[in-house]
Amino acid sequence: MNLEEPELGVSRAVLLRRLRRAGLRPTRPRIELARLLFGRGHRHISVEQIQTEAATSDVIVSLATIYNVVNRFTEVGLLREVKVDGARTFFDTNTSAHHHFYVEDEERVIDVPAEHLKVGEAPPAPEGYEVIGMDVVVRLRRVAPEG
Amino acid sequence: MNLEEPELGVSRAVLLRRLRRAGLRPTRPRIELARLLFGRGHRHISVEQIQTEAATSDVIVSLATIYNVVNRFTEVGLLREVKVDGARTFFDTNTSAHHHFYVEDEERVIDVPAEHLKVGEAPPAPEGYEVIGMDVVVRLRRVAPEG
DNA sequence: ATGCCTGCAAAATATTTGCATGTAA
DNA sequence: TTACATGCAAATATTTTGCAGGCAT
Repeated sequence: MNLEEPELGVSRAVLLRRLRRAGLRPTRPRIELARLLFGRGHRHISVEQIQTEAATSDVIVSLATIYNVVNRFTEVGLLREVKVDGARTFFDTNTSAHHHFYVEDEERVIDVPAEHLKVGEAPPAPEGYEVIGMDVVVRLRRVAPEG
Repeated sequence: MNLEEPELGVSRAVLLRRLRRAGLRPTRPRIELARLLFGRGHRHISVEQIQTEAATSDVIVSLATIYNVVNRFTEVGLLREVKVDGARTFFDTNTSAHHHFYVEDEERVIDVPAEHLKVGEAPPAPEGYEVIGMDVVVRLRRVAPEG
């Protein structure tokens, strides 16, 4: 029935290995959420969206568990947290260094294409501090909607 | 008693003018909060901090009003919202284009010094969108605390 | 006078936590 | 078997909202 879903069929074994390599016990919720998250290329997703997708895909997990899982995944480097908004948090399955567009009215995150990644390096940290990361979020608005 | 507070003495008239120019009615809460926010140079401050300072300075305002005021100030360009954290929101009294350091463990925001502001321009927006702003937040950690 | 503003409490939202139960190693 | 994970509900935290009364123009 899901023949048109390219990578959702990542084998269970692959997911198990990936979780184990990250030092995580491959439990049912983790495996099923990993399939949702990593089964179809890079994604930007909120907990709310994960919850909806899980429900749609007959993946039974509590909200608290989704939070536990994505937070754990983030700790071990399987996900990257993207802070774009005071409210909702997004998680990015692409953990490599790159920047983001954020479409305000759609609450949607998009990657800045690699060609434009030249957005400089982090400025030198003040004395006594070290840089642990840089978040660049370019906020977008849909242009003049005909109205 | 407060002889060592350089600009806190911004005259009420100046504050009134500033609010009026921004199209805001100069009410007591707005005037008093404006004095806290703009009376001593550039600041990065959270609502919680404003609340504390207000209490300390005998400025009586409800929490809801603080939110109303900073949100209104932000709308009219008197403040700039800085989104550094999924949780708390910070407001910057320096509304010109510049970037920020965020010290994670201290929940503190610092300006990136002007010399290092070369952190590039925003990448071109995708078709159909326009750039409305760019937030660059460099996350810092205090370096190896002797322990 | 009129409309915008304030204060309070309650609501809405997002995320975390405590604890009993379940399960991977 | 033992430590770690899950599920549920309640707790926490932040911000917004509804509404009655107040104040600037």
